[in-house]
Amino acid sequence: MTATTCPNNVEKLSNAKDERKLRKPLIERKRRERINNCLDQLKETIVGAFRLDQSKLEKADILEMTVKHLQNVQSNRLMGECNVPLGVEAQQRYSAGYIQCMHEVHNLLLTCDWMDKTVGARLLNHLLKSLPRSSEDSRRTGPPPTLQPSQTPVTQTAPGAGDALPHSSPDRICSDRGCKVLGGDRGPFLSPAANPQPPDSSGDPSVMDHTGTASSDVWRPW
DNA sequence: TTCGGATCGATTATACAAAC
DNA sequence: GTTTGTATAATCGATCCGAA
Repeated sequence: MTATTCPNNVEKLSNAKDERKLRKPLIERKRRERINNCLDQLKETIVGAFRLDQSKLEKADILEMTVKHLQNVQSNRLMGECNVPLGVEAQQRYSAGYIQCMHEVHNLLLTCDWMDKTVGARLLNHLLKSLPRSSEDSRRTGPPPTLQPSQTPVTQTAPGAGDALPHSSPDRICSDRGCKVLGGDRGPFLSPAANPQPPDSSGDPSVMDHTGTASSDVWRPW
């Protein structure tokens, strides 16, 4: 290396460094674009699977829902191996929606001071008797209980309904709210005091049971 | 071992919505 | 209208890792 070439080399070196310096933001931006593109693809998949409002999903939600979705896929695959008929899940989903409607009716009745409590109890009893139940539940638990006018129906869980759903079905997540899972909040219509059942010990603690009772993770609406 | 590209983590800037 | 909180993008230094 000669004294005359040295400055050129230094210049080339610094140019190369400068070039890298200039290129780095672009590379970094490309990288972020790749990440965001993949997140968008995931979002489309998740929105389709959970039928959620696309505009209300942030990146962390997308990742969370993706994890849930993959867990669902895995569990569904396992259920398929156990020869669970496909109609069962649809039946369970219907039951879950029915129960949620019952709770809504009950909440409405609570706000109607002018309503005769006997009439309200009769209505809820009727709904309870008409509760769609799987044949397996019927065999196991017998007929649904009858409410007395003085009882608070919402504290009662429909028989067989607590385990009526697979713990991580995408449709159930969708029907529960159109909401997402996060720790700390409470379900849409039941307070812990109003629903003193023990937490579901048989399944995934991160999934809420159909009554809206949260275990560790809770669906929050938005 | 050195170099260069890729990636990560921390920090800052910006935009936006909700609460007041 | 202002403040506050949150999400996202951008930037930058540090680190990792494969190729020469």
